[in-house]
Amino acid sequence: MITKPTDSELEILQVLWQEGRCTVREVNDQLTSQKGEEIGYTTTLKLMQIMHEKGMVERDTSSRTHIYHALMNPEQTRRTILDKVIDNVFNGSPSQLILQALSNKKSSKEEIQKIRDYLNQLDKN
Amino acid sequence: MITKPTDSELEILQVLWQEGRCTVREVNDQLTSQKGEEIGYTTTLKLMQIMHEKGMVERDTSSRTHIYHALMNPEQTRRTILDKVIDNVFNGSPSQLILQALSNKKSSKEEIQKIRDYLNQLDKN
DNA sequence: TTCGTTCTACGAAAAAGTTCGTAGAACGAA
DNA sequence: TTCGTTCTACGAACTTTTTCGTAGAACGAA
Repeated sequence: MITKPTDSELEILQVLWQEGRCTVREVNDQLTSQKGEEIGYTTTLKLMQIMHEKGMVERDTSSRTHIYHALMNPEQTRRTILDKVIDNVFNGSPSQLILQALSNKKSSKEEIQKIRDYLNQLDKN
Repeated sequence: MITKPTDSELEILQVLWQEGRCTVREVNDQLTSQKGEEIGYTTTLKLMQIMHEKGMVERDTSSRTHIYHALMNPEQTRRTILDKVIDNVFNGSPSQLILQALSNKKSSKEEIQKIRDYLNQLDKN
């Protein structure tokens, strides 16, 4: 069962992927500071409870303050989302997306080198 | 005001970008054949009417069958969506997205060459 | 022990997005 | 002209997603 996370769920997953194990409070604080606006604590709590129902996260309830961690794998989730964007927005052409991404934001020299390395490796096959 | 299109709206925009000028019927036919399942004609009609209200499309109502075309620019829309994906899913790192995209689907030789050309051009600056 | 704070659970309202039925006008072939 | 088809407009039901209020248990400092 691979459910596609909603936008809000994705924001929470991001935090969990980055931090590893978090309380609701920690996630809420991070979201709040990210967005620069106060988010109701129970809003985040509810979302994380729903994510638990859906099997996206696991939690340790042994102490009063529950501790959550992501069950969804970031690579796979990213891949799924990216495939969808490629299909929906870039007419199924990954290179169109890549060219767009290159022109959008500056990548560092090392990052560009990584990309070039990858391309070279592709050529050998 | 640049509103982010919903998933359904994006599907319709895709058709309009590709075809240029379309009737509701044409869009509906294309969506139906794309998805392989019947979509109610009035569903598509309603969506396109809403898009018109939002200013995403314009329409020629001079004859009974209205003819629609997109007002949103595909490049800009793609850029906006991509930025969001990069921020939300790839921790703001475009190259991470690019590497992922490269490994997801096969790109043709010419496409890869285009990407390499672009990288070379970046180097010169 | 008492009181203010922090936590979870739960329900439900609010908001956003999607789908469709119905009505009436316009059309065109018989 | 008549009848079946196709079109738009509109409203409403429905689904999904998001937000938050309230209640009650647990906690900890005074």
